Amino acid sequence: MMQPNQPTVVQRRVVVNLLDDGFKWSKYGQKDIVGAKHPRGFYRCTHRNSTGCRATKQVQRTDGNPSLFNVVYLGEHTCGDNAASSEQSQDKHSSGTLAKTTLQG
DNA sequence: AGTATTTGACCCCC
DNA sequence: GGGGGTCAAATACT
Repeated sequence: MMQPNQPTVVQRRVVVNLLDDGFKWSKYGQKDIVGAKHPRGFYRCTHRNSTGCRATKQVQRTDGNPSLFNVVYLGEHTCGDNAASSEQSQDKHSSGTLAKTTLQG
């Protein structure tokens, strides 16, 4: 499965960008939010049980722009030197609640 | 075989 | 009671 020619791969590529924007996230749940047009995905740090990173991330599609992903960071990252050490420098300021919009068109 | 991912159910808070 | 959030088990892919 998964042919290297499917458009799904392209979309997945973008999703991975949101999931791997600085840390490693694993999807641990998905719920349909009342009032929202699309379900919300819940992600948690892959090293939550290794580095004690209690940081969680919420990814929800905006109502007006189905191509716009609203990424919200909750909690504090304690694995700032053990998990993904690539682009985290630009997003390590996740202390508390953060709202960020990414993926356009 | 291992890990990551998916769906459902349960729990908590307002 | 409703909504939101988290955990657990099962499944799929590498």
